Amino acid sequence: MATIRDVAKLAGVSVATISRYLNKSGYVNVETEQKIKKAIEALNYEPNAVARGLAGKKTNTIALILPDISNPFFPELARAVEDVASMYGYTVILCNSDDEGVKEKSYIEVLKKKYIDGIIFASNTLDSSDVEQMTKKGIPVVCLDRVPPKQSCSVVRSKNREGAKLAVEHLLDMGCRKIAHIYGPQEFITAKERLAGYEESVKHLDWYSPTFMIQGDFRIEGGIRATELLMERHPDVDAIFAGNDLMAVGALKALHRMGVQVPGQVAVCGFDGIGMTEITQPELTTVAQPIYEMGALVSRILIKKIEGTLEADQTYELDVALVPRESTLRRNGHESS
Amino acid sequence: MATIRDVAKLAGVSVATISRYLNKSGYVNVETEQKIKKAIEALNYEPNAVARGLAGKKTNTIALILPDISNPFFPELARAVEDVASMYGYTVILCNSDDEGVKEKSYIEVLKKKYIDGIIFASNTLDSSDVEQMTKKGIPVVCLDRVPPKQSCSVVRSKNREGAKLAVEHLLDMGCRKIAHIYGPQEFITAKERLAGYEESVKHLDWYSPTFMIQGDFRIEGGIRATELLMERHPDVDAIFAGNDLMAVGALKALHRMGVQVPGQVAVCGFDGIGMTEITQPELTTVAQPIYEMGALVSRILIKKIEGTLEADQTYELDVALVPRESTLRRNGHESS
DNA sequence: CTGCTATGTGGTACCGGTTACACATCGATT
DNA sequence: AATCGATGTGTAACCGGTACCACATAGCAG
Repeated sequence: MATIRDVAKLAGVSVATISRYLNKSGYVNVETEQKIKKAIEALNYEPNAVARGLAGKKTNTIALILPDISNPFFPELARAVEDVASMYGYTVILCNSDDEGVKEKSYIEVLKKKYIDGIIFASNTLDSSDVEQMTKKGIPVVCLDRVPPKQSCSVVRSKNREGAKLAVEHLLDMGCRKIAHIYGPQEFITAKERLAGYEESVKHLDWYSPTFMIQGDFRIEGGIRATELLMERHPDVDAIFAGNDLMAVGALKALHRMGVQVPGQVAVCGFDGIGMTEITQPELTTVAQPIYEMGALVSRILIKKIEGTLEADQTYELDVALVPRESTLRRNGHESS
Repeated sequence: MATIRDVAKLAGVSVATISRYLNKSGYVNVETEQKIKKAIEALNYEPNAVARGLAGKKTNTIALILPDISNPFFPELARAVEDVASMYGYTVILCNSDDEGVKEKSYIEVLKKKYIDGIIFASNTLDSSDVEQMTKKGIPVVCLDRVPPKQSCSVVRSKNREGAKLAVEHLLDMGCRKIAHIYGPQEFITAKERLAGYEESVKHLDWYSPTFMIQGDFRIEGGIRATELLMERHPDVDAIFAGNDLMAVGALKALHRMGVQVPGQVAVCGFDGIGMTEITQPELTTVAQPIYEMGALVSRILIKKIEGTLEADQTYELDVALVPRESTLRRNGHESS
């Protein structure tokens, strides 16, 4: 591997000139430029990224910290982040935190030592003090979903409350009269907001009762258990709005086992819009977040922040969209309201 | 951030001693050790990974190059790779190649400049000359599935041919008599081997005909199209063995649309063992690869290779296991043979 | 007493870039 | 003619580690 000094020698100029040429910083005579070009070509020279990193404290590397890449929500997000990053010449380090603060912090330590340029957090554990510390130390941070109290970083999220309302409205539209909600762990702000949206939409209805709200764990298993509990408690429920798609899948499974027809007896609606919703039977109606766009946006924002072209930190709330599918299709649609 | 020179000054020793202490290379007096410890503590010193990288050409970073993290096969693999890597103090860079040679090569260029310690290839595009070049330049490589002709690196794969046979046997066991196969793109060695296993298992049967083999694209859409074509060509087929789970899901969808009962009229079996197979209706029988184990193993091998504790390059062929589920459950099971 | 090995430490070149600063040239301005 | 800004280039310190080599001391074998 040729070094910048080799190039300098061959081109008959100093390393400073080569460096200026490479970074387009400072003046370089056109003729000199030609000589340098030739030398670089001849030596097949490629600047060493690590040396650059050491000298300039910039590594063109960002980190993506998420709970678990095996969770079907994240691969698409990660893909988007990586796509955008690589487009801008950045490389992505993947970190699975399992939503454990300890792991997160230890990743952060390692990443700092590696002069990472910035971090994307798609994690719920992170407390605002961490974010603040990062920001203070000059490491740009962008968060997904989670808003650290003291808006010390940009955030990308989607309209969970509105989404929940969309779901409930849709179910009402389809003629459902008793709509239950399986909500996610309340440490997750998304779960909280979706629950709030649901409650807001149904609290004025005559059948409303807190017993229609059951806690799940944002996973299939929890969706199953919650549905079993729910159907025992309220056999007359005719719709389930799950706080995320995985729990909706669980609901589907549980109902199928119980011999309950979907959507005939009970309609089911999820939230997130992960790919799985298209392969269930029946296909699952869901409130889709623009997952890829969220990833692309968060990545773009981080890079802007790194490169100093971001005016100010901001919270971006992306629109969600109801994707009606079989699981909420009722022959008596549009009968109500 | 404190540097090693700050520590040296405070401890009253030279940087060389600090370095020796940190790396446990060479002698350090116990008392000196104490002083150094104290100084490090006081300054909250953490050695700089980039500087280390530059000096030692070792960055404790590996790269995982795969076609697309959104493909449901890979998240679990990536998770395993990252788990093991982080256990050994390595960080993982994620690269999506889309199976395009150009992208792969450009990633490799970037990674080399970053002094990456090693690469895991879970990609099919890579030709052996690339691998050889890598190896020649001293960058350890481990491959998944794909065996570069001149065994210039370790490989982890699973028993595709045997798996295909397991699938066919199982279908025969369940009383199926005409078993079709939807095979994947033949550039993929896995697809080739599974097809070969299928052919070997059925070629001696009286109904055997090449028309029972249809090409798919390893994705849901291709599974759908292949199934449509197949059912038109052979309405009497009573089992479909798909070359991977995604195509099996496609088959399920297509059959459902056509009103064909699964498993009543046609049984369906996939290959891979991705999570999706548990949420289809009916749940999908599949030949499961030990995905997590494969990722963990490939990661472990790479790290061994990096650290020089790998004796010799080798090909590891992991066992697959038939996971029988509803999609192949026939009431007349065990009637045949 | 000499020589050898084990222990312990420091000086400094080196990894391969970036960049502040000094210096030189030259046409334009006053 | 003196001054100034734009252009162009080189020297060398610096980023923060690693590691080779020199050197010192001490115990022990011959």
